[in-house]
Amino acid sequence: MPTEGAIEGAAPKPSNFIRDIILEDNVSGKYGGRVHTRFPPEPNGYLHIGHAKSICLNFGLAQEFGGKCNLRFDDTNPSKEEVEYVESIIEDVKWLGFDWEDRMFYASDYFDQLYAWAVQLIRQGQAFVCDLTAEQIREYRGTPTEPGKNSPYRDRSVEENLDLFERMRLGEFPDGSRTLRTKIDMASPNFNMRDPVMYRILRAEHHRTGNKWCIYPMYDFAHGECDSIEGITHSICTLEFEDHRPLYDWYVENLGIHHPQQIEFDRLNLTSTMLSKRKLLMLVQKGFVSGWDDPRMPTLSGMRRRGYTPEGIRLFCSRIGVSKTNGIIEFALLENSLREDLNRRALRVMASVDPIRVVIDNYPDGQVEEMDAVNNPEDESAGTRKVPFSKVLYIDRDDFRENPPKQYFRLSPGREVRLRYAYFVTCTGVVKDAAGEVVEVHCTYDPATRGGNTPPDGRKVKSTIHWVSAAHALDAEARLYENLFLEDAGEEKDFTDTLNPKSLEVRTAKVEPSVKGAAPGTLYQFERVGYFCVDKDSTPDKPVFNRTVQLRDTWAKIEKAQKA
RNA sequence: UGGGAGGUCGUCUAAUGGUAAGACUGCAGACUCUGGAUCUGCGUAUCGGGGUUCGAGUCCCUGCCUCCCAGCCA
Repeated sequence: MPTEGAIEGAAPKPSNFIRDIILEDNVSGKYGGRVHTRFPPEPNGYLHIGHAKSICLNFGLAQEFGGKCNLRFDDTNPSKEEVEYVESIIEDVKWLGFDWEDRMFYASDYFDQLYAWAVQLIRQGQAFVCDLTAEQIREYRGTPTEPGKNSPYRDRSVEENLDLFERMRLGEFPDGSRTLRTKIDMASPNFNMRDPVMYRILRAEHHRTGNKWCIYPMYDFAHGECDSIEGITHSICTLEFEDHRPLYDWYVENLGIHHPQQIEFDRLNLTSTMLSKRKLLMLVQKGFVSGWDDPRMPTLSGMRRRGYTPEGIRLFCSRIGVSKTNGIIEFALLENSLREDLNRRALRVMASVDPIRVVIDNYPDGQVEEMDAVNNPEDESAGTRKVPFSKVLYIDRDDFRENPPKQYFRLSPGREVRLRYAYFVTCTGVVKDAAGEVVEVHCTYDPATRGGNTPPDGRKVKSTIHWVSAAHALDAEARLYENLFLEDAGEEKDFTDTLNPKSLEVRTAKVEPSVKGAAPGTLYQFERVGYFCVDKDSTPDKPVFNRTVQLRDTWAKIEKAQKA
């Protein structure tokens, strides 16, 4: 498991109610001071940022208290689960920086034991085979204000139940024709206690057990039992399972087995981010995104491809805290956490994702100078590099204005700025196309300012802009991302209605030559623009960059305020 | 209108009967060869009403609001 660096160690971790519970349990000796958690994903989709919160919580708690955390696949519904998901989950949890050592399990590992326990409950007169259809079960269940009715099959003898359940397992009955139900209380105000289904008949090939079974346990009957088998002490889950806790407790109590403690916390909600596995699956299936790892997806694989770092995500998870209040975290907090990490580690490079030509008229034709540039001002050990400079350059279109607004400090006719690491240049004119669009900017440079240093006369310049030598620039594809959705969709409407048509914008960028051959996943800061990550679609001829997140842009704020 | 769980700055989290704190966001400024980073400052909160107490965000009563639950999903 990762040791949190200075970034996370700087501030003392705030406590949370789960940590408090564990602390109390350790004092009372409830589990002999043992702390054993688990992360129990269902392999029916890819992990997303919401899961990261749970992973950090479960593994983090174990780590903090010198305990263990298992990875366990909750694979009790073969109709939705696939190995592809298992593999992606393994990769994502590892990538996030956690280690379950030799403790990777599947609920399906315990199917035999679960079956035996079901038989035990039948023998104890606490479970019965029910012939009601799904619809009938629903009718018999009652409503919030009316109690349910007992199933007419509720009083079958133990022998008959044993026989029927055995024959369910043997495949003598069609799918959905019978269930094994727990005999609890049809009048309970908690629906989960109204004779809940334990097993259903379901003929589907299971990704691990194949066709060995045609009956599968329900979540409620499986989860606590799996926790129990693994010796879990604190079974941490999300708030919607609060109503299930009485049933969780009922099973382990009546089975007489180790009783882990279920604790519920608030699931992560993020502004302008959709974290429904069902809807994410739909985006993939209907082709609204290129796949589960589309950089616009809030999946861990998408975020990884986009350039998010495990450290940044872990920092975020430690900042959001854990509680039982149903809130929504501002996306800006995630971005801030990411930038904090990226700022420390990303190599700086000059590039333009919206280039415009600049000609330095008084610079000798054909001359090339190698300018020294710092790779990372936050990390001296990152060293320096040489960047070629020549007569014709590219700068960002946004760094030139023919008619500069108030407080705009960058290049404009008659104004002098610094080209980072190179020279002071003064704009002397522009060339326009037939449409009146500026296509080329002309400048003169001051040789006395080489290296970007302040000239002997001490004159200063209000702005420093970045550039790329046209003759040396690499052509690259830059993929600029915005939110996938334009607004936080209401539950009622078709969420695809609010898809953002501009969530992906592809640009041709000019990038300094030092990035040539960078491996996919390499993180850069394009100075003054944003953080970018080399995408796996890159070819030797044409690198592809994903914009991970923009830099904080004070000027954009000023300009926005001016327009308002 | 049955059951369960919650309501503290704009957002999230702390304060465990004793000065309502931190982070993010916002605004203002300093610094800067990134309008980045960094630094400084400012602002805004205990859902309402009663009560207990020297003292209440915290305890009690009461009202209001929000979320979850009627899958053979998890």
